Amino acid sequence: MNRNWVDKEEWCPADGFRLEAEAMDTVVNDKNTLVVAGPGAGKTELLAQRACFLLETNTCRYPKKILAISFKKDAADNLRERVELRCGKELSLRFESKTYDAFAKEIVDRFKNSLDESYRPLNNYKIAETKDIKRAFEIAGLNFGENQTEFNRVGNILSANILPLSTDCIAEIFICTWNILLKGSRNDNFESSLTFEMISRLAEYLIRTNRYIKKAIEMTYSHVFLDEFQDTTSIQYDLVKTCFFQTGTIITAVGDSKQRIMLWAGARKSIFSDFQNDFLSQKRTLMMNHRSAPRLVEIQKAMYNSLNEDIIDLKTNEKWNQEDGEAYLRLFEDYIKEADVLSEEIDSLISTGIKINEICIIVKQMVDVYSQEIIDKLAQHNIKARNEAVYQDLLKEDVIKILVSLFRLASKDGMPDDWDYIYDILCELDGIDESCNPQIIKDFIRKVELMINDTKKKLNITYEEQFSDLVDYTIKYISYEKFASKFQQYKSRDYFDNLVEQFKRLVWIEYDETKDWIKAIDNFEGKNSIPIMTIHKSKGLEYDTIFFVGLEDSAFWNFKNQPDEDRCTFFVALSRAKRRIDFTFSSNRPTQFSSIQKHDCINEFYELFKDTGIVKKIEY
DNA sequence: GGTGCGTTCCTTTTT
DNA sequence: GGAACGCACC
Repeated sequence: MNRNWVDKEEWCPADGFRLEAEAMDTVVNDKNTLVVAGPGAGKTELLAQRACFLLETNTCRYPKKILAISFKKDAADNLRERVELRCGKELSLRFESKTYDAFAKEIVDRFKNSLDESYRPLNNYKIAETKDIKRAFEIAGLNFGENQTEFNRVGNILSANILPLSTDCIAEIFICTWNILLKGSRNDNFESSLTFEMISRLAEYLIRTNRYIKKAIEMTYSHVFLDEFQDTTSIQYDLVKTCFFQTGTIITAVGDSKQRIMLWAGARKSIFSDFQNDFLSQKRTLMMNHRSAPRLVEIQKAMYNSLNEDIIDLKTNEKWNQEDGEAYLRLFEDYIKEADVLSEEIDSLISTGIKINEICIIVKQMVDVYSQEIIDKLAQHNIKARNEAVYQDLLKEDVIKILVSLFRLASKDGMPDDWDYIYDILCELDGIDESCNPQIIKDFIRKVELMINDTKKKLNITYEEQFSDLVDYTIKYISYEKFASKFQQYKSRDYFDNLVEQFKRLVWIEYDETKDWIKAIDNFEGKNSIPIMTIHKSKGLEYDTIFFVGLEDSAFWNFKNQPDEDRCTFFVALSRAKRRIDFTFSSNRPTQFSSIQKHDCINEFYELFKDTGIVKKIEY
């Protein structure tokens, strides 16, 4: 490799970023590290800068690589893009950013022939859905009927143990079910189907029992990043530990115990201390909150005590004045009045120049119940607001990203980002790279341009069916088979077709309303609407102003059972806001629970507001 | 048709 | 946690 590496002492953060001392030390040091970083501390940026340091100084020695593992696909994509932006395409080829499930599945798919026959899945195994697991249990002789709770309980046991399974640690029925899922059952017309948990267990087993594979992984990755570490499950931790325990690979784990809101979904409670003990890691605490205004940070700090967290002297970004930050608690008699007031507040925010997608409405649960009236009232002010969940899921899909970019290219000239993206992805799908004959590349570009031009000509549309045909034409041009071979998940034609159908339907709604393709695509992407989502979906995001609707007992129905986790959940909502946050309570709300609301159980949040003296209480 | 009992719903990601 | 629903029973 012909390249001048940067001297370690001379390296400085890319793009003029200034890092606080603890962050800078984390970026350049060579020890296993647990980074405790609160909201807005710049976790992604820290990891991106560390990747740049390791690659640019050749500390991650060529041709070794960095492995970054996240939970969600968009988080993994985001980090990869950030690193590419900071240190360029060439170096970032040695930065692999992927999800736990992708990492595990790649190992299983690549090495499954090394598994013992008894644990080797069939070549054409599929990803098991809930009904497949139920069916497998049935074939093994256990029937749940409609009892969901019992199924959840039993289903969790299925992958609770490391392989190989024996009757010493697990009942016979589970071993039998594993076998049915691994091998399918011809008599029962049941295909080989694996859950992601099973795939992780298989990957871990492969690495633990095959020293060549273990060595290969160890040799490939000199450095590993673990994102959102507080949410790591035991299955995921077992995999990481088997790969890198007592090896030369250096791990940087980044997380925040104050944002631990996935315990109910199986996150491992002792993960921070386990990691520190197993990997003899040092611990670093970041002191910056770049996101929130000083007065909002004061409220966040006031929660540290109830979150069992040491008070630290948090620093805010210098772009803020000390008196910046607003917080309101609005108490209503009924939800109609609440919707009136909120829509007027939002209207006046927008008229002061706050961008519409810098405002977010957050609820604890059941987006539609808590937000329908507000959506209707906002519509009367000509402001769009929408349940973001379905769009979040769609927009992270590669086929949707491709369609969005293609239609934007067809509707408007001079969209270089879209062109770069489409060119890269279509090259990949067509197996074209720089090593190809220049004429082939030239022809390829010409062909793509022709297709886009062709689409452009066909955009003059009156009926939904014409749009549907046009989308089909685009998919056909690329070819479904190419999608399916590049993206595993599209091997299920139903899944793929369903995504395309949703794209057609939702984009058409927008076009029908605006008669403008650019606006329709922008609207589809959410550039002109207020997103509404649950706290869990909002994790990792930030907005100028947050409206938290429904600070009520029935939204926190599980508070008595899991007060610590719900405090964290509240903290996550609170810490999404950059400049302003409004909480609302309504005595009257049409939920499936009680229609008369109280806040007795979560009074500590109301006390907290009072104690800080920052939150302005308004009764209507 | 009243009663009592049990169940359901409510926060999630991943190829 | 707590309303709402289905069901068996008298």
